[in-house]
Amino acid sequence: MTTKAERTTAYIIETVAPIFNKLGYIGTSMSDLTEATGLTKGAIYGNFENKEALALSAFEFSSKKLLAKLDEVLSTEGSSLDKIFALTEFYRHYDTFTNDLGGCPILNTGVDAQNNNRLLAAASKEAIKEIEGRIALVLENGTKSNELKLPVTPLQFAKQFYTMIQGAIAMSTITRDRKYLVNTIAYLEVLVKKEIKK
Amino acid sequence: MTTKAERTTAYIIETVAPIFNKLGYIGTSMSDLTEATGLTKGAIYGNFENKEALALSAFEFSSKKLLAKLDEVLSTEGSSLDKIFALTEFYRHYDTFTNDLGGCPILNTGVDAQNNNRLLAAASKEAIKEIEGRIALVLENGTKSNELKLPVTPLQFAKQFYTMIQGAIAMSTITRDRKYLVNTIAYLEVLVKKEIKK
DNA sequence: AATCTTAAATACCATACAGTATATAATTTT
DNA sequence: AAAATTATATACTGTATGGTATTTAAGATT
Repeated sequence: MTTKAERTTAYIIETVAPIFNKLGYIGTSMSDLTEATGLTKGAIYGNFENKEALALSAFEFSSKKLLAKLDEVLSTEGSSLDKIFALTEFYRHYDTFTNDLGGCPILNTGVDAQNNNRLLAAASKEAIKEIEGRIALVLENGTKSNELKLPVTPLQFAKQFYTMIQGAIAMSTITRDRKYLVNTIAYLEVLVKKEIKK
Repeated sequence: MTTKAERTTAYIIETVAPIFNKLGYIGTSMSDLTEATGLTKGAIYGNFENKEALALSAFEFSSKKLLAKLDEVLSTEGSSLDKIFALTEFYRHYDTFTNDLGGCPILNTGVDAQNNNRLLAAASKEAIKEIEGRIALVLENGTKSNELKLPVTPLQFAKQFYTMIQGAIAMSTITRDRKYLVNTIAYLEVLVKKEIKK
């Protein structure tokens, strides 16, 4: 069974995560958090050492949620190509998925924390590495099973692939126009069919 | 001749722009600005109505600098293809160009201001539109002169093109690894040669 | 050079900030 | 159920925040 404190800690993290993601580390005040959680500073500081530790836990929560979803998507039954298309399908609607998270945690935290918080900046960098690794693994398996033929190494292709997706995420975030997402994914799907399908 | 006030106003803007770009709108404090400029709050508030107006002027300064550079790059003598390659060459070293600006103003401000400042968010959105328009114009001329053959409209291609670049900027910003920039540009150049060169 | 005008420095607001010591309330454990 | 423990609320730090009224200094005009 979970103790009371563990439950409050979890409750705080999940409530606070989208706020940090939206407003940024410095842009989020403790009063934003007490207001959102309905708890007092005493409660929050009883569960977290300071604002930074809380922000870090919140980011880890969001990025883990994203990674878990990616694992789910990439564990789609079928060929490597099926998995890749499950991935593009996921990212086509990434905006709705990240709505609950307060936007894309990688992009928001990665950019926001860049010059404001070392730990958060490092964490978002690490999250990117994880995602690239997941994609690369699928590509690698596809190559080994003679299903795919890549022009570069799996990791390199994964990086290029994810860079394009992140571009679409950035553009649709900034302009608030999901067409960037839709069109980029459409382009990526054509690319996959043309370039790596054996 | 320029008056004293005009010169200080200009001095404040150019000094302050990279700071806002790095630290974000909320992350930048007035004391950051007095420290950097060597001026007092009295001087700054004498030249700008408030923090928001100053941040907006600072962003306009940075984005204009970027747009002016793009105009310069795209006015390269030669064919439309020459101009496009001048553009890719510029973005290959975009990180050094934006170093003085405190990073990519479009990405930084666009993401930072998204949930913190309406005016800045609108301004970065507008800047994207401007850039896309500039690229589209070159593509359009290339099509009209029968030099290029696009699979989609010039604006649509420009949007896709810039989305990929912005992805590379985002990734290299977050990971502090310029390889994303270099590799994406290399990929784009291949793409241009294959897809739109008639 | 003296006067007028403008610009910048100083000193000050009220408020919001992250964080803490202590008191009170709610859980666990016995 | 009582005692011991733990978790949350309250009340309070000191400092930093954006912004302003006023004083001083610098420029421009005659």
